[in-house]
This record gives sequence, structure tokens and C-alpha cells, in this order.
Amino acid sequence: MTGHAPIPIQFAEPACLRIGAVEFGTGDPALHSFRKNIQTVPANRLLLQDGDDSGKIIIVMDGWLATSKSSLNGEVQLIDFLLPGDVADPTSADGKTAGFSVEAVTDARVCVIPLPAWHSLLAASAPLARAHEHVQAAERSRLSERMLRLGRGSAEGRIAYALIELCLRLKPLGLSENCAFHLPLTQRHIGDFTGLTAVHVCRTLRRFVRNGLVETADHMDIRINDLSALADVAGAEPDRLAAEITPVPD
Amino acid sequence: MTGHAPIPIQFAEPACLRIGAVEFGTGDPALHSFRKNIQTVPANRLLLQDGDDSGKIIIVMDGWLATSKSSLNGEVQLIDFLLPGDVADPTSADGKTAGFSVEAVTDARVCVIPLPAWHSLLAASAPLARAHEHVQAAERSRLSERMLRLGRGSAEGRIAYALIELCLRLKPLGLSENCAFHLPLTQRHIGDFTGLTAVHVCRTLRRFVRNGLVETADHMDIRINDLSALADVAGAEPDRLAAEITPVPD
DNA sequence: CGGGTAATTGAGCTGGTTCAATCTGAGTGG
DNA sequence: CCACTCAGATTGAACCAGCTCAATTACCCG
Repeated sequence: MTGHAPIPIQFAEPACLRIGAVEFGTGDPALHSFRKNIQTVPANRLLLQDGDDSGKIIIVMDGWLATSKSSLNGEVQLIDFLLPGDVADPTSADGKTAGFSVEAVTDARVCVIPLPAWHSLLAASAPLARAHEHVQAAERSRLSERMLRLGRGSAEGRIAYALIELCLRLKPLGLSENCAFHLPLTQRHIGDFTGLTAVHVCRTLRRFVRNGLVETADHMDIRINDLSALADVAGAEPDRLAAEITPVPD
Repeated sequence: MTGHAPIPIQFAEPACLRIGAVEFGTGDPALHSFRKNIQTVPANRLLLQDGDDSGKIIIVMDGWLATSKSSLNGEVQLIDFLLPGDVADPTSADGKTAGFSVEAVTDARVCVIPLPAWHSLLAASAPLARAHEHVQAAERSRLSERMLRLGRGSAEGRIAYALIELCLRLKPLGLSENCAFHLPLTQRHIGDFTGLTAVHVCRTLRRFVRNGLVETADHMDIRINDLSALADVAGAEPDRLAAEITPVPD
């Protein structure tokens, strides 16, 4: 699991910290305390293990993270992907145990803040608290949508939904132009995300391509060719979905 | 969907409002503003529809609620059950649309608070904010656990987990004595909760009974006879699970 | 060139669904 | 008191979507 970084990590120096769609820190005294908590992590590194004592939150600055849980026999379920501006709060009801694992999918830069510090930051800055509220709300909505597909959707529906969700989330980050985007994922990731086998992900994706719903290049450069048809398969309305799962500026 | 109340609703007058494991309001000036927001709702009443403009949170005082989403073809996925002390915050990223439906499973009493009022209450009372934090953390952990089963678990695993989760959650409410408890649910509810057909829920429950894992009476009075065996089937550790999904006093 | 990971495709199997019949218990009206 | 109804539970039988196992290909990197 603890992988190697295939390419050297190089990120621009942070001018600010973004939470959802809102930027913080420029000229903010709080930024100073952030700076020393920033770390770069290589792809596939486990940041936090389900069940560990956690006591911190993780803010994604660059790259992709994923939260996950594993069954005893080693099967993995990805709970959510975390993109820049997202916040992972793994704390469960006891206030310390992590309720899921957090791992870097790509090389990433994160800001790790101990819970007490985080709570005082939230208490000190209403805009920060509001932005965090939006990010949490977006995640809640994503989880509900995904839970519906996991429980009631077909393989096609799950994968179609996943593609649309990721497309919509990448758009405000400037990573999805005209429904074309790159997923730094393997088919296994998509399988772990949708509760399917990698084999069946492959078959289903191929079928989408055959039917002209999507195009692929380089295996993970995706272009959604027929969004409304894909949305039908997913049982989703893209516009409403975007409003519900994408944090807004405020 | 808008059902009839089979029995008249009768609840004790509220002395206080409980959030998670913490009671508020006795002598608290904020209680006064709560009181007028309390309402009783009959079983099967829809309190909020997925996609509606919401702008409020719902605190459960008595009875069971459920949050859910439905697919276009009418299949239902229950996202979570809400028990007394739980808080439903259906707001999604846009700050107003409800990301799921909320309905009363049994006759219930709830306290409905508009979001602005709720936010000022949270800002005014650190203990309230902390209690809410715990309730949210408990819900997050439950969702992750359930997502793992939905994506990767067998029917047996999902149902075993659901029984254990509900048993653990009912215990601190005084509704589960010695792993024996009543579920005010039909097998259809359990199916919608676990992403299975009611038929298969029935078969699986019968198998549990045949194998001595659980006993049932009156169809929905459940007794877990062999917790450790059931936990094995569920792939769960009851003690750790209880800590993660049950709000603590503080 | 060799080795390792990911994708692709085929073939057969199976857990859970669907459809359908029966059974049970509570409520209702006579 | 019984007949009727209706929702839920139970059980059987056939079916099928997605899984497993397995072989092949493509690609990257040393």
C-alpha cells in the first residue's frame, strides 16, 4: 500500500489556503499557523488508518486523496474522493478514533491541523466556518447520492454517476473542460469506488464507449460525449447535482 | 406515502432538548425559542422531500425518522435512521436544497429549527456545538460503515451489520436490553436500508434464526442470541463500533 | 529484453432478484 | 361471532447481472 512516487513532487508555493470555493490566508494571521502544517505526500501513501487515534483534520491543497474502509477479507470500499479545497474529518463519535482511512491517490499536498487548533480557527473566523460548512454539505450530498446508487443502482448506473460526479467536481477546479477530464485512477479505483470488480468496470466502460456515451484516451482521459444520455443512465440531473455537490463561493 | 396514524400520538411534555447524549434547555433561555418549534408527526409522514428548498434542521425528540433518496423508477434507499437526539441537516452545498428526504417511520416528535436560528444557537453555545459535532461524527461513521457493506458486503453481512448497529444505537436510549430490542420496521424498511429486496431480507433473517444467531418474536422483536457470531458475519467489532457510532456525554 | 502492472476479453457460476403462490394477523362491518 | 380485506411475511422456482477464474494484450520502466 505504501507506494513509491512515480514522479518527483513539485507544487507551486501556496499563497493561500482554499476551503471549498473560498480562499483564506492572504494577509490573515491564521495563515502563518497553517504554513508549518503543510506537507507533501507521494501517491498511494496512507495518511491515516481506519481505527487509529486521529485527532486532526486534513485539508487537500493539491492532488487527489481518497477516504476508504476495508472489510476483514481485504476488500476495499472508497467512501469519497477528496479534491483540492476538500477537508477530511475522520473523527468518529468518541472524538478520537478515525472512522475511515485516508490515502493519497496522486502525489498531493495537504495541510494537517490538530482538532483543537482547527476548532479554534473555526470559532475565530465565521467565513472559514461557513466555507467548511459548505464543504461538509457538499460531501453529505455526494455520499447520499452514492449510497443510493450503491444500494439500488446497476453497474451502469453507478459508473455513469461516478463519471458525472467527478466531471462536475473537476469543473470548478479548472480540470474539466467541456466534459473532458483526466482521472488519475485505475479501473480498480473506480471499482472500489462503485462497489464493483475492476473487470466489470472495464466491460461497462467499453460498453459506454461502444454506445457513444463517452470516449476514452490513454485509458483514463475521459470525454463525456452525450451527457444527457449518460445522466439518464445515472438517473441524475447534472444541473441540480452540480448545485448540490459543488461548494459555492458563498 | 402520507400515512395515517394507527394510534394516537401521546408523548410526555418535553423538559429539555437532547442532542446526542447531552441534554439542553433546563433553565436555558434558548429552550424557550425551541418550544414553539416542536411538532408531532404521524408515522409515514414525509417531513421534507429530496430537492425541496429546506433551510432548516430537524431534531428528533421521540420516535424514529429515516432519511432517504429515491431513484427515478421509484426504488428507495434509506440513508440513515434518526433516533431521539439525532439531528437531520439535509442542506446540500448550495445552502438551501435538501439532499435527501426525511420521513417519520413511527409517530414522532421533532423540533424544527430554521438554519439561521440554528447557526446562532450553535455560535452562542459551545456545549451545544460540541454535542452537535458528536452527533454528526457518529452519523459520518455510520455512513462509512454502511457504505462499506453496501459496496462490498453480502446480504448476510449487510443485515447482520444493520441489526448490530441498531442494537448498539438503541442501547443508550434504554430501548435495547441485553441485545433484545424492538424494531418499528417492516422487512421492506430493512431492505431499503440494506439495498436488498424484502424477500431476501426475509430469507436471510430466517437463516439467522435457523442458525441460532438471532431470535424473533412478533416479527420485529429481535434478540441477538450470539453476538460474536453475528459480528463475525457482519465483519464488525461491537465494542469499537459502539464507540464510533454512539454519541458520548462529552 | 525482461518483469510487472493495468486493461481487455471469454466462459461459466452464483447470490440475489423477480414473479408468484400461500399464509398470517389485525381491522372492519354486519 | 364470522366473513372480508389488506398489508406484511414466508416460501418456491426460474432467471440474470455481476462475479470468478483464466488467458491475452498493452504499456511502462530498468
